[in-house]
Amino acid sequence: MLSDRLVKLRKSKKLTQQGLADKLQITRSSLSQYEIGKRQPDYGTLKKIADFFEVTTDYLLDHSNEKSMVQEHKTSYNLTDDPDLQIAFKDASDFSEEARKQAIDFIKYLKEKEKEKGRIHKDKDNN
Amino acid sequence: MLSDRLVKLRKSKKLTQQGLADKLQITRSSLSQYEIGKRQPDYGTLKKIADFFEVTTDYLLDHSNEKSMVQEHKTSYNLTDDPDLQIAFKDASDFSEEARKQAIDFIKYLKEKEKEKGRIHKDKDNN
DNA sequence: TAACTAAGAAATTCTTAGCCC
DNA sequence: GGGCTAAGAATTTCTTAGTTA
Repeated sequence: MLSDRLVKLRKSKKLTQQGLADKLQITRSSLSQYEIGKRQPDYGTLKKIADFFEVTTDYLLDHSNEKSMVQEHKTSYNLTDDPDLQIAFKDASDFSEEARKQAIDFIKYLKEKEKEKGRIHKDKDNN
Repeated sequence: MLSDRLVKLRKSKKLTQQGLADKLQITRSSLSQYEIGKRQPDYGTLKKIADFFEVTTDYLLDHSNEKSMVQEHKTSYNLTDDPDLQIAFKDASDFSEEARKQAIDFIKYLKEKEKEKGRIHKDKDNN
Protein backbone atom coordinates (compact mmCIF):
# COMPACT_ATOMS: atom_id res chain seq x y z
CA MET A 1 0.00 0.00 0.00
CA LEU A 2 1.24 3.45 -0.86
CA SER A 3 0.31 4.77 2.56
CA ASP A 4 2.55 2.46 4.53
CA ARG A 5 5.55 2.94 2.32
CA LEU A 6 5.12 6.67 2.29
CA VAL A 7 5.16 6.94 6.06
CA LYS A 8 8.22 4.75 6.33
CA LEU A 9 10.10 6.62 3.66
CA ARG A 10 9.27 9.98 5.14
CA LYS A 11 10.37 8.96 8.59
CA SER A 12 13.53 7.41 7.24
CA LYS A 13 14.45 10.89 6.07
CA LYS A 14 13.33 12.37 9.37
CA LEU A 15 10.88 14.70 7.74
CA THR A 16 7.57 16.02 9.04
CA GLN A 17 4.48 15.95 6.83
CA GLN A 18 4.91 19.67 6.34
CA GLY A 19 8.54 19.22 5.38
CA LEU A 20 7.83 16.57 2.79
CA ALA A 21 4.77 18.38 1.50
CA ASP A 22 6.92 21.41 0.77
CA LYS A 23 9.42 19.33 -1.16
CA LEU A 24 6.67 17.74 -3.19
CA GLN A 25 4.84 21.02 -3.60
CA ILE A 26 1.57 19.76 -2.22
CA THR A 27 -0.39 20.73 0.88
CA ARG A 28 0.26 18.90 4.10
CA SER A 29 -3.39 18.00 4.20
CA SER A 30 -3.11 16.09 0.94
CA LEU A 31 -0.03 14.31 2.12
CA SER A 32 -1.81 13.32 5.28
CA GLN A 33 -4.58 11.78 3.22
CA TYR A 34 -2.07 9.79 1.16
CA GLU A 35 -0.43 8.48 4.27
CA ILE A 36 -3.72 7.37 5.72
CA GLY A 37 -4.83 5.86 2.45
CA LYS A 38 -7.84 8.08 2.02
CA ARG A 39 -6.69 9.63 -1.23
CA GLN A 40 -4.44 8.71 -4.09
CA PRO A 41 -2.06 11.22 -5.67
CA ASP A 42 -2.12 11.67 -9.41
CA TYR A 43 0.61 10.03 -11.45
CA GLY A 44 2.69 13.17 -11.56
CA THR A 45 2.83 13.39 -7.79
CA LEU A 46 3.45 9.67 -7.55
CA LYS A 47 6.50 10.02 -9.75
CA LYS A 48 7.66 13.00 -7.73
CA ILE A 49 7.48 10.90 -4.60
CA ALA A 50 9.33 8.05 -6.28
CA ASP A 51 12.04 10.39 -7.49
CA PHE A 52 12.42 12.10 -4.17
CA PHE A 53 12.91 8.85 -2.31
CA GLU A 54 14.71 7.21 -5.21
CA VAL A 55 12.41 4.23 -5.41
CA THR A 56 10.28 2.74 -8.15
CA THR A 57 6.58 3.38 -8.49
CA ASP A 58 6.17 -0.38 -8.26
CA TYR A 59 7.59 -0.22 -4.79
CA LEU A 60 5.26 2.60 -3.81
CA LEU A 61 2.24 0.79 -5.19
CA ASP A 62 3.34 -2.52 -3.74
CA HIS A 63 3.25 -4.02 -7.18
CA SER A 64 5.48 -7.03 -7.34
CA ASN A 65 5.42 -9.20 -10.39
CA GLU A 66 8.39 -11.38 -10.96
CA LYS A 67 7.91 -11.56 -14.70
CA SER A 68 7.58 -7.82 -15.02
CA MET A 69 10.70 -7.34 -12.99
CA VAL A 70 12.54 -9.68 -15.26
CA GLN A 71 11.16 -7.82 -18.22
CA GLU A 72 12.42 -4.54 -16.86
CA HIS A 73 15.68 -6.16 -16.00
CA LYS A 74 16.00 -7.40 -19.53
CA THR A 75 15.42 -4.05 -21.16
CA SER A 76 17.82 -2.39 -18.78
CA TYR A 77 20.62 -4.86 -19.10
CA ASN A 78 19.93 -6.44 -22.46
CA LEU A 79 19.64 -10.01 -21.33
CA THR A 80 17.91 -13.08 -22.63
CA ASP A 81 14.24 -13.45 -23.45
CA ASP A 82 13.89 -16.67 -21.49
CA PRO A 83 12.17 -15.73 -18.23
CA ASP A 84 13.04 -19.02 -16.59
CA LEU A 85 16.68 -18.50 -17.29
CA GLN A 86 16.50 -15.01 -15.89
CA ILE A 87 14.91 -16.26 -12.72
CA ALA A 88 17.55 -18.95 -12.46
CA PHE A 89 20.23 -16.32 -12.84
CA LYS A 90 18.60 -14.19 -10.22
CA ASP A 91 18.56 -17.16 -7.88
CA ALA A 92 22.18 -17.99 -8.61
CA SER A 93 23.16 -14.46 -7.69
CA ASP A 94 22.11 -15.24 -4.16
CA PHE A 95 24.07 -18.44 -3.92
CA SER A 96 27.11 -18.95 -1.77
CA GLU A 97 30.39 -18.62 -3.58
CA GLU A 98 30.74 -22.36 -3.70
CA ALA A 99 27.37 -22.98 -5.28
CA ARG A 100 27.89 -20.11 -7.66
CA LYS A 101 31.09 -21.67 -8.86
CA GLN A 102 29.32 -24.96 -9.41
CA ALA A 103 26.70 -23.23 -11.49
CA ILE A 104 29.35 -21.46 -13.53
CA ASP A 105 31.30 -24.66 -14.09
CA PHE A 106 28.23 -26.54 -15.16
CA ILE A 107 27.37 -23.85 -17.66
CA LYS A 108 30.92 -24.01 -18.98
CA TYR A 109 30.49 -27.72 -19.38
CA LEU A 110 27.23 -27.21 -21.24
CA LYS A 111 28.90 -24.67 -23.44
CA GLU A 112 31.46 -27.22 -24.50
CA LYS A 113 28.73 -29.73 -25.15
CA GLU A 114 26.93 -27.17 -27.27
CA LYS A 115 30.05 -26.71 -29.31
CA GLU A 116 30.26 -30.45 -29.86
CA LYS A 117 26.70 -30.60 -30.95
CA GLY A 118 27.28 -27.77 -33.35
CA ARG A 119 30.03 -29.72 -35.05
CA ILE A 120 27.99 -32.87 -35.41
CA HIS A 121 24.86 -31.43 -36.93
CA LYS A 122 23.38 -28.11 -37.76
CA ASP A 123 21.32 -26.36 -35.11
CA LYS A 124 17.63 -26.90 -35.68
CA ASP A 125 16.23 -25.17 -32.67
CA ASN A 126 13.32 -22.89 -33.12
CA ASN A 127 13.05 -20.15 -30.53
CA MET B 1 3.43 8.21 -21.29
CA LEU B 2 0.93 5.55 -20.36
CA SER B 3 -1.04 6.08 -23.54
CA ASP B 4 1.75 5.22 -25.93
CA ARG B 5 2.85 2.15 -24.08
CA LEU B 6 -0.69 0.93 -23.70
CA VAL B 7 -1.34 1.05 -27.43
CA LYS B 8 1.89 -0.72 -28.21
CA LEU B 9 1.31 -3.43 -25.64
CA ARG B 10 -2.26 -4.04 -26.76
CA LYS B 11 -1.28 -4.32 -30.38
CA SER B 12 1.62 -6.59 -29.53
CA LYS B 13 -0.99 -9.00 -28.22
CA LYS B 14 -3.19 -8.40 -31.25
CA LEU B 15 -6.13 -7.33 -29.16
CA THR B 16 -8.88 -4.84 -29.96
CA GLN B 17 -9.84 -2.20 -27.41
CA GLN B 18 -12.95 -4.23 -26.69
CA GLY B 19 -10.90 -7.35 -26.19
CA LEU B 20 -8.50 -5.76 -23.76
CA ALA B 21 -11.26 -3.87 -22.00
CA ASP B 22 -13.01 -7.16 -21.29
CA LYS B 23 -9.86 -8.65 -19.82
CA LEU B 24 -9.34 -5.63 -17.61
CA GLN B 25 -13.02 -5.42 -16.74
CA ILE B 26 -13.41 -1.84 -17.84
CA THR B 27 -15.45 -0.27 -20.63
CA ARG B 28 -13.91 0.18 -24.02
CA SER B 29 -14.67 3.85 -23.72
CA SER B 30 -12.45 4.15 -20.67
CA LEU B 31 -9.68 2.23 -22.35
CA SER B 32 -9.91 4.51 -25.34
CA GLN B 33 -9.47 7.51 -23.08
CA TYR B 34 -6.40 5.96 -21.50
CA GLU B 35 -4.88 5.27 -24.87
CA ILE B 36 -5.43 8.83 -25.99
CA GLY B 37 -4.19 10.21 -22.70
CA LYS B 38 -7.42 11.92 -21.78
CA ARG B 39 -7.94 9.99 -18.58
CA GLN B 40 -5.80 8.16 -16.09
CA PRO B 41 -6.86 4.83 -14.60
CA ASP B 42 -6.83 4.42 -10.86
CA TYR B 43 -3.98 2.51 -9.29
CA GLY B 44 -5.91 -0.72 -9.20
CA THR B 45 -6.49 -0.67 -12.92
CA LEU B 46 -2.91 0.41 -13.52
CA LYS B 47 -1.67 -2.64 -11.70
CA LYS B 48 -4.11 -4.83 -13.61
CA ILE B 49 -2.68 -3.53 -16.85
CA ALA B 50 0.87 -4.08 -15.63
CA ASP B 51 0.06 -7.62 -14.57
CA PHE B 52 -1.72 -8.45 -17.78
CA PHE B 53 1.17 -7.34 -19.93
CA GLU B 54 3.77 -8.45 -17.41
CA VAL B 55 5.50 -5.11 -17.18
CA THR B 56 6.28 -2.76 -14.33
CA THR B 57 4.18 0.24 -13.48
CA ASP B 58 7.34 2.26 -13.95
CA TYR B 59 7.38 1.17 -17.55
CA LEU B 60 3.74 2.12 -18.01
CA LEU B 61 4.25 5.50 -16.41
CA ASP B 62 7.52 6.06 -18.23
CA HIS B 63 9.22 6.55 -14.93
CA SER B 64 12.90 5.89 -15.33
CA ASN B 65 15.16 6.69 -12.47
CA GLU B 66 18.51 5.07 -12.58
CA LYS B 67 18.99 5.11 -8.84
CA SER B 68 15.62 3.61 -8.16
CA MET B 69 16.19 0.95 -10.78
CA VAL B 70 19.49 -0.06 -9.29
CA GLN B 71 17.97 0.01 -5.87
CA GLU B 72 15.07 -2.12 -6.96
CA HIS B 73 17.28 -4.58 -8.70
CA LYS B 74 19.58 -4.89 -5.78
CA THR B 75 16.79 -5.42 -3.32
CA SER B 76 14.68 -7.59 -5.58
CA TYR B 77 17.34 -9.53 -7.31
CA ASN B 78 20.47 -9.16 -5.28
CA LEU B 79 22.25 -8.92 -8.55
CA THR B 80 25.66 -10.37 -8.34
CA ASP B 81 28.88 -8.53 -8.84
CA ASP B 82 30.48 -11.79 -9.85
CA PRO B 83 31.66 -11.25 -13.42
CA ASP B 84 32.14 -14.96 -14.01
CA LEU B 85 28.52 -15.60 -13.25
CA GLN B 86 27.47 -12.83 -15.58
CA ILE B 87 29.57 -14.28 -18.36
CA ALA B 88 28.18 -17.73 -17.72
CA PHE B 89 24.71 -16.32 -17.84
CA LYS B 90 25.33 -14.58 -21.14
CA ASP B 91 26.71 -17.78 -22.57
CA ALA B 92 23.67 -19.66 -21.41
CA SER B 93 21.46 -17.13 -23.17
CA ASP B 94 22.80 -18.42 -26.45
CA PHE B 95 22.33 -22.07 -25.65
CA SER B 96 19.84 -24.30 -27.39
CA GLU B 97 16.57 -24.68 -25.57
CA GLU B 98 17.62 -28.09 -24.33
CA ALA B 99 20.90 -26.91 -22.84
CA ARG B 100 19.24 -23.87 -21.39
CA LYS B 101 16.77 -26.10 -19.62
CA GLN B 102 19.60 -28.20 -18.24
CA ALA B 103 21.29 -25.10 -16.88
CA ILE B 104 18.05 -23.94 -15.31
CA ASP B 105 17.39 -27.32 -13.77
CA PHE B 106 20.88 -27.53 -12.36
CA ILE B 107 20.53 -24.12 -10.78
CA LYS B 108 17.22 -25.20 -9.32
CA TYR B 109 18.96 -28.19 -7.86
CA LEU B 110 21.68 -26.01 -6.40
CA LYS B 111 19.04 -23.72 -4.98
CA GLU B 112 17.48 -26.58 -3.07
CA LYS B 113 20.89 -27.59 -1.81
CA GLU B 114 21.52 -24.03 -0.66
CA LYS B 115 18.22 -24.07 1.17
CA GLU B 116 19.17 -27.27 2.95
CA LYS B 117 22.47 -25.79 3.92
CA GLY B 118 20.79 -22.63 5.11
CA ARG B 119 18.52 -24.28 7.57
CA ILE B 120 19.88 -26.51 10.30
CA HIS B 121 16.66 -28.38 10.62
CA LYS B 122 15.31 -30.66 7.99
CA ASP B 123 12.00 -29.32 6.78
CA LYS B 124 10.17 -31.51 4.35
CA ASP B 125 8.04 -29.05 2.47
CA ASN B 126 8.10 -29.55 -1.25
CA ASN B 127 8.30 -26.47 -3.36
C1' DT C 1 4.16 21.71 16.87
C1' DA C 2 2.63 17.63 14.35
C1' DA C 3 -0.96 15.00 12.47
C1' DC C 4 -5.73 14.20 11.31
C1' DT C 5 -10.53 15.49 9.79
C1' DA C 6 -14.92 17.95 7.99
C1' DA C 7 -17.22 20.12 4.33
C1' DG C 8 -17.92 22.65 0.28
C1' DA C 9 -15.48 23.65 -4.09
C1' DA C 10 -13.06 21.97 -7.85
C1' DA C 11 -11.36 18.65 -10.76
C1' DT C 12 -11.34 14.10 -12.61
C1' DT C 13 -13.35 9.97 -14.14
C1' DC C 14 -17.30 6.92 -15.52
C1' DT C 15 -21.27 5.83 -18.17
C1' DT C 16 -24.15 5.98 -22.00
C1' DA C 17 -25.02 6.97 -26.27
C1' DG C 18 -23.85 8.36 -30.66
C1' DC C 19 -20.58 9.48 -34.48
C1' DC C 20 -16.92 8.64 -37.99
C1' DC C 21 -13.99 5.61 -40.82
C1' DG D 1 -16.35 -3.91 -36.52
C1' DG D 2 -13.04 -0.74 -34.42
C1' DG D 3 -11.99 3.46 -32.42
C1' DC D 4 -13.18 8.14 -30.80
C1' DT D 5 -16.09 11.76 -28.49
C1' DA D 6 -19.92 14.59 -26.02
C1' DA D 7 -22.44 15.47 -21.91
C1' DG D 8 -24.45 14.64 -17.64
C1' DA D 9 -23.79 11.61 -13.56
C1' DA D 10 -20.87 9.83 -10.24
C1' DT D 11 -16.76 9.78 -7.89
C1' DT D 12 -12.54 11.52 -6.29
C1' DT D 13 -9.50 14.96 -4.88
C1' DC D 14 -8.27 19.70 -3.28
C1' DT D 15 -8.60 23.56 -0.30
C1' DT D 16 -9.46 25.78 3.87
C1' DA D 17 -10.23 25.80 8.29
C1' DG D 18 -10.67 23.64 12.52
C1' DT D 19 -9.78 19.83 16.04
C1' DT D 20 -6.92 16.78 18.80
C1' DA D 21 -2.86 15.37 21.40
